[in-house]
Amino acid sequence: MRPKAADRATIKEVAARAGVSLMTVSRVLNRTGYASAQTRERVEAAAAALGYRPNVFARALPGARSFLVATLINDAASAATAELQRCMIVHCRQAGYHMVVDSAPIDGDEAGLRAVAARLATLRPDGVIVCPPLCDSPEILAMLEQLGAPFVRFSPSRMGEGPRVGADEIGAARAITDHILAAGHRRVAFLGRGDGLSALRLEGFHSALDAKGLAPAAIDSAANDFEAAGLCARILLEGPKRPTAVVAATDEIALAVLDAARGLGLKVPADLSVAGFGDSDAAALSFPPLTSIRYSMTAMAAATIGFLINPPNSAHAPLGRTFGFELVSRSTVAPPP
Amino acid sequence: MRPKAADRATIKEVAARAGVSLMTVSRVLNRTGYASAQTRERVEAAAAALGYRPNVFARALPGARSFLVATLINDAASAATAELQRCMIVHCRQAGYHMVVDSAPIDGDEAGLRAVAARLATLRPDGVIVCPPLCDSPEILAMLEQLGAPFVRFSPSRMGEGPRVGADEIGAARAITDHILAAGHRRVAFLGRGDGLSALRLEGFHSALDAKGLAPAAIDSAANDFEAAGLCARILLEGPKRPTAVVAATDEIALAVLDAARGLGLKVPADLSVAGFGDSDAAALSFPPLTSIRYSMTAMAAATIGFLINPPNSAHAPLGRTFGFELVSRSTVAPPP
DNA sequence: ACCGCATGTGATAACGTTGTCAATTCCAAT
DNA sequence: ATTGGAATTGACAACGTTATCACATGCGGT
Repeated sequence: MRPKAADRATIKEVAARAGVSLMTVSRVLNRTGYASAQTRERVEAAAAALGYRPNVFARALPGARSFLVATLINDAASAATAELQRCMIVHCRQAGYHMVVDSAPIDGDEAGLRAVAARLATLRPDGVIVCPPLCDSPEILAMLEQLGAPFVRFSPSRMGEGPRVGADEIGAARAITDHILAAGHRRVAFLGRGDGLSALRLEGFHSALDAKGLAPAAIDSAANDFEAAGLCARILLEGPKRPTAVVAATDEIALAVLDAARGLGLKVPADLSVAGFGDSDAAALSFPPLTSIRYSMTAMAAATIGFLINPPNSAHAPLGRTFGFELVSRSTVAPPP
Repeated sequence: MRPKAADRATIKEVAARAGVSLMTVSRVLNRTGYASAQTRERVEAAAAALGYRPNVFARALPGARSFLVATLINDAASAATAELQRCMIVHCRQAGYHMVVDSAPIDGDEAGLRAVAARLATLRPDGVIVCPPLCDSPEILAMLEQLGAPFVRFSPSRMGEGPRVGADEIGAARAITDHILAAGHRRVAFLGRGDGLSALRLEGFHSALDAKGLAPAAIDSAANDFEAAGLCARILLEGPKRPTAVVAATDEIALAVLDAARGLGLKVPADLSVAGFGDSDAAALSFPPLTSIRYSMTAMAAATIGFLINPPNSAHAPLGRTFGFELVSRSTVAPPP
C-alpha cells in the first residue's frame, strides 16, 4: 500500500472558506467572466491559504483543453533534440501547459505506429510537436491528421502538411560555404547523410558555389553514421585532386573528417579546412575546435509552443516560421595551402 | 477555432454495441474482476470495432491512479539524462504509463521550487523520477516528501531519503584506476568537479591506490566546466613531478585534459594516459578515442520505472539498486613513458 | 416608470471512468 | 433440500472542474 498522497484542497473548500459559490472561485482563478474586486481578493486569499492546486484531470474531463503538449521523438538519440526539449519545457510551463514525451518508430512499423496513436488518443494533448526525423514521415503525419490533434513539425526538410518551425538551413549552408570560399578555397567537397536535412544543406552548398561559378570538388551522401562518415572521408581525402575544404552536413560528420585527416597525416586547418552544423558540445570540445553553425533553440522552441498554444486564427496565416543562424568561427577554417 | 478533434468512442458506446453494461466493459478491458469468456470476446470485438481508447482524465479523476510518471530534470544540459529519458519512455509505455518531463532549478530558488511543486500537485503523477543533480538537493527531496508522491532518485551521490537507482560509482572508479595501475603507472592524478558524483569516484580512486600502497600524485576538484577543467589540467601538467596518468571524473573533463596535453606538446597515450566516465558520444569521437566507463542505461531505466510502478511491498525491501559497469578500453591508456 | 445592458453571482448538469454494493445464477458440499 | 460461496453482471454514486442557464443588481437613457 503506497503512502496516501497529501490531501489537496478542492475548489469547493476554497469556496466555503471565501464564502462564495464554487463557480465564482473558478471564474476568479481562471480570470474568466466578471468578479468584483472584493470577491476576487477574498477568493485569492482563501486559495493561497489552503494551498489550492487545480486538478488537471477534472479540468480536462469536460473536454475543452487537456493542458498537455506532447513531444514526439524518435527512439534514436539526438543531442539537439534534448536541448530543444529543455527549452520547450520552459515555454510550456510559462503558458500553463505540461509536456509529455513519447517516442515513435521511424520506419513503417505498423504495430508501433498504432501504439503511438493509441497513446495519443488516450492522452488527448492540446498539441503535438513532431521532432526530426519523424516530422518527415508521411505515416506519422497521416496518423496525426487522422487523430485530429493540432501539430507542429520541428525542423522538417520538406514543406506542406501543417505548420512548421525550422531554421534557414539553405541559407546557413550557403553562409558557411561562403565563409570557406572567402578564405580562398576553390576545391570544396560536401559530405552528408541520405536524409532530408542533408539535402537542404547540400542545396545551400551548391548555391554558394554557383554564385562564384565554381563546381563542387566532390559530393558524398553516404555518411550515415560515424563509421560510414570516416570511410567516406578517407575515400575523399585519399582520392586524386584532394579537396582543400570539406563542408560536413553535421558536426558528427565533421569530427569524422577531422579523424580521417589525422589518420592521413593532414593538418587541420593548414592542409584541410572543415566545417559542420549544429554547434554541438562535441564541436567546441574537438581538436581543433570546429567551425560550425549555431541555431537559436530557445527562439525556435518558443515559436513552436506558440504555434500550438496560440494558433494563428486566420486560415491564411503563415504556415511556418523560419529562423536565422549564427556562424561560429573556431579553428578549422583557414586559407588553403 | 481549432479543428474539432475526432470523436472517440466511450465505454458507454462500447457497452451498447456489446449488449452489456458499462461496468462489464470496464472490467473486461482492465482485466479486473470476473467476466465470462463469451462476454469478454463480445466486449473486445466491440471495443476494437469502435476503436475505443480510454480517456486518461476520466480514469484518473476518481483518484486512484493518474498513469503519469514525471521526470524531473535540471535546466542544465546532460547527454546522459537525455539517453536515460529515452530508455525510460520505452519502459513507461510497456507498463501503460505516460511520461511527463519537468525541469526544476537546482539552487535554492524559492519561487522556482514552489512552481514545480504546484505543477506536480496539479499533475498528481503516480511517481517521480529525480535526475542528477536534483536528486541530491535537500529542498527538492523535502518538497517531494511533502507532496506525498512516491519518487526514485536516479544516480544520487548520497544514501538515504527513499529508493535509489544508480551505478557502482566507487567500484567503477576503482576499476578504471586499477586498469591504469596495471599498465604500470605510479604517479596518477584525479581531476573532478565539486559535486557528489566526483566525490564518489574520488573515493574509488583512493581505494585503488591504497590497495597498492600508493599515494595520489594530485587531486583537484575545481574542474566545474570545460574551461575550468582545462585550467586545472594545465596547472597539473605544468607542475613539478607531472603525473603520468589522469583519472578524470567525467568524459568532458577528460577531453579538457586531452586538449591541455596537446597544448603542451604531450602525446597521449605515449606521454600521458587519460580516462573518463560515462562513455559519452564525445568519448568515442575524440582523438585519441577515450578510455571510459560505460553504464547500462537501459537496465537502470527499467529498474527506475519498476520501483515506481511495482513498488517493493515490504517495509524492509531494499531501498535501492546498484548496477554494474563496463570498462571501455580505447586508446588513451598505455604504459607510462 | 420603463427598458436595455453591463456587471456580478449561484444552481445544476455534464464530462468518462471506476469503486461499491447489490442481485442473480450456478455448483459443490453438507 | 439447504447452505455457502464463487462466478457473473448491473445500478448508482462518486471524482473536481467547467459550461450553461438563470437570476439579481445598478445605472443611464428614453
